[in-house]
Parts: sequence; C-alpha cells; structure tokens
Amino acid sequence: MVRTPILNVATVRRLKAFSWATDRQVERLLSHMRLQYVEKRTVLFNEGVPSDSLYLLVSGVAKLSLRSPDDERVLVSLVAPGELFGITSLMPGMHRAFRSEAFSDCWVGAVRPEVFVTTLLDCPFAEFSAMMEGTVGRWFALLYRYTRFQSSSLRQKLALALLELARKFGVRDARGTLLILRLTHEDLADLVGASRQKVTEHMKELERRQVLLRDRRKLIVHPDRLRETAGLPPDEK
Amino acid sequence: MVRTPILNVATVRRLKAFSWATDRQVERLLSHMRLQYVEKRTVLFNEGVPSDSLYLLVSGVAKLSLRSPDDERVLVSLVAPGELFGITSLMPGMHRAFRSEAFSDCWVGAVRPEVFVTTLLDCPFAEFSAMMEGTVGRWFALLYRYTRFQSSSLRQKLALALLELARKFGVRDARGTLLILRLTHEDLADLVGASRQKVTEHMKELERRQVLLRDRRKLIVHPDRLRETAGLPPDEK
DNA sequence: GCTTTTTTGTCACCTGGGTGACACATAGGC
DNA sequence: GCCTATGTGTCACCCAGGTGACAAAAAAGC
Repeated sequence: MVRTPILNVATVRRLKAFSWATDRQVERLLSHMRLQYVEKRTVLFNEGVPSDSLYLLVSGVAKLSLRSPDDERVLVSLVAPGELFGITSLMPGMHRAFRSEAFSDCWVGAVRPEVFVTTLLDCPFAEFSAMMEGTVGRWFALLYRYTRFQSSSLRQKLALALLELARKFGVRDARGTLLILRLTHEDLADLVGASRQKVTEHMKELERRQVLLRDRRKLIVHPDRLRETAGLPPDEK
Repeated sequence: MVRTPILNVATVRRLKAFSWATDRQVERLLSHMRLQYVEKRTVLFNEGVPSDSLYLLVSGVAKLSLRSPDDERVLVSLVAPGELFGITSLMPGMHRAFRSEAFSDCWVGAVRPEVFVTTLLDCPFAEFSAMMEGTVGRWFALLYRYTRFQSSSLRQKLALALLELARKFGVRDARGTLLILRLTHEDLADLVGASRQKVTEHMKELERRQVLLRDRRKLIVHPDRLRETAGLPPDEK
C-alpha cells in the first residue's frame, strides 16, 4: 500500500543531505542505512533513553518535543526532509534530549553513529565524539535550558538558571553549593528574561524557603531543592 | 600589575579542558595559543562579525549576550574557566551568534579553529567543519530562535517560528512563500509556548496586515514582513 | 572614616497573555 | 452526501509578571 522510496545517491542529493560528502561516501553510508516507515503520531524515540542511532528524514515531517514540568508537551522543532536528527547519538553516553515522533507519515533512514562518522569523516568515532562533547556539548545544555524555559514560571526559570550556574561555578560547602561569582539580581533578571524587581521578590522567597542563602554577596544554593522548585525529577546524575 | 598565568598541560588538566586529548596534543595546541588579558566589560567579539578564533577561558568569567528587538541585552550564558567558547568558528563561514564580553577580568587563550581541529583530531578542518554544520548547525539555529524568544512578545515569537518554518518547509510561490505542511493553530501554539486562542487572534491580525495569507489550510507567508514583525534586521542572507 | 554609587526591598498600578466556554466552519470517514 | 471529528473565531474574566517610584542597605572610592 505504501510505496517504499528509493534511496540512492541521487535522492540524497535532491534532499540536500550530506552535501559535503562524495558520491562514494554517500553510497557506503546508504548501504548501512535501515529505511523504515513511521506512521503519523508514532514515537521514534523518547526523551531520556540512550541514543544509539542517527536518523535521516527521507520524507514526511518529524517532530521533536519535550515534556514540561506541568506535563504539557513543548514542541521544540519540526524536522524537514533531508535533515539529520537524533544527534545526541554523536556524543558519548548521551541520552535523548527530546522525544521524536512522526508529525505526518514518514520514511526515516537510521544509521549507527559510528558508521556515520567513520564513513563520512576519516577519523575514529571515539575521538570525534569526545570532540563534539567538548565543543558543542555545552551548547546543548543551553538549548535544553531554553526549551525548558518555555512554559515555566519565573520561579522555575530562576531555579533552572541557578542550577546551571551551580554546575558551572559551584563548589561544595558545608551549607550547600557555593557559587563563586558575585551576581546581582539584575544579572539574574537578564539571564531569565525578567524584571529586576520580580527577581528580587522570588529570590527572597527562595531564601525564605531555604532553597538558597546569601553570605554577603555570594550565593549558596541547595541543588536538590532547586531541582524540585524547577519541576525537574530529583537528581539524574 | 596583573600576573600572567602559566598555561601548561597541568593547568589545562586542572581546568578540565580537553580531557580527551593526550599530553602531547595539549602541548602542541598550547604552543599555538595566544594568551590575552581581557578587562571587565571589554567586548571580545560582537554578534554578526565573522568568527575566526576559538577561545578557552583560562580564568575569570565571560558573558555571552544578544541584543533583543527592543534593544535590550539578553544574557545568554556565563562562561566558566575551562570552557571553550566562540565555537561558531568551527562551522564554515559562520558569523558570531552572540556577543562575548568579560564579566569579570579574564585571561583568555585564543587559537585558530583549523589548528584546534587538526591538532586534537586527525582530520582536515574543512571536512570536520562541514560535518559540524551538517549535524549541529541546525541545533544552533534552534538555540538562536530560543534565545530570541526571550524578551519577545507573542507576535514576535510567532513571526520567528514562521520564519523558521518558511526556511525549512517553504517553496516559492507567486504570492509569497508557501509552507508545505498543514499546521493547526494548536501546533503553532505548542511551538511558541502560547495558548491556542491567542495564536488564533495574532494569526488573524497577521493576515489582516498581509504578513501572511491562507489558502485552504496551507499558509503563504511573506518572509520580509515576518522579519519586520519579528523585529529582525531586513534580510541577512 | 565619610561620600557616592550600586544594589536591594517593597510598594501601587497596568497589561499581555492564560482560561473556560461556546458558536461556527471545515474536513475526513464511509 | 451526511455525520462526526477537529479546527477556528471570539467572548469575558483572571493573574503573573512588567513598570515606575522611592527608601533603605551595601559596596566602593578616596
């Protein structure tokens, strides 16, 4: 009933995928690609699961989404034919950041990331992968935070931002995690896109709830409680 | 007056930078790195300029920011010592997405991206670079959209989302750019993180203003006018 | 120490966008 | 072609968070 598309070098070129690769490379890659039909609304992978495949959307539209704290779906992006997706698989041990599902009926090609890298780039997967993590890994964390911001209250955004700061600038301390920066409420406001006044109010409240405390102008935060106020599942590391 | 830090393999290890590289590689990399002192509030690079260097933050705190439509600064991220930044330089011909400035006095190491790649990875820069663009380039576009969302009105968010869709799913048409998807207002609402009702209102308004029109359930948009309503500079391609 | 500047805390008031509800239009399914 | 689903248009009402204004507290200069 559904015609299987022909996936050859010409098709790949028309899709404008792998434009930098030679015909020979594309051919080799295609020989390792498993083509599959995904019916509308079917989930291809879920957020949080280990990522072991890289996908090329051949036809149809795919959708990347995220579950927000209040259990709603945030539509992160729609994937067009010719796009690669599921690229967390290019970073070592990384889990899926988003859920992927078919927005319309799709044809999808799947490859193992090792095959992808070694075919298109003459270099060992482990090295490439480490390089990716060291360079773009942090951008991913940023994207993650920003997608979470969508549909979060100011308090949750603040908690998310403070968690990120704790990861980057935090040192263990008897009372919690000490942030080794002096941040003004204005800085925090700029970071979460809010007004200085409201940040002050929420910071007071977080202090009152013992989610954080201040020692002169340094912040000491309590990551577990921050995760809780951010609406994230308890820890994950 | 300011003591120049010693940048050797031991320091790099302590900073937890390039953890995947061998001592030999790190040494070679360091020999090509120009160390510079950047005083608080000094701009290291501005958004929009060509990106020709990759930076390692050695000490201090750096800041990445963005100018929003209403001319305010959005603080995108704070960079911690040991982090690499300015990674748009790893993608061919890409311009800086953010402005970088010193949040506190900093010591920064700069390398040419070609040196970085060829030293740490045994592969030609051009190939690596093309690979990056083909895989993570699109994620960058996403991050860009999300950072713009910060401090945008719903109408601007809608315009930004529609622009992205036009880039991905648009085909030229006598009346503008036709989006080859059938999108409901609910889908758009999920994409911009708003309610279905408000999206309906704004879409009507955009239609009235001739920024877009509908032919049955397909959208035809006018990218120039979308850019304008999104508060972006006219074109850029 | 004292002065100036920067931050913090707290108002009162306004507004963009969320919510619920419901009528109407459209489009598949059969 | 009819029926049912799903999408659109438009209300009235509410609330989180923006704005402006100002006093109190901390820091930074000197």
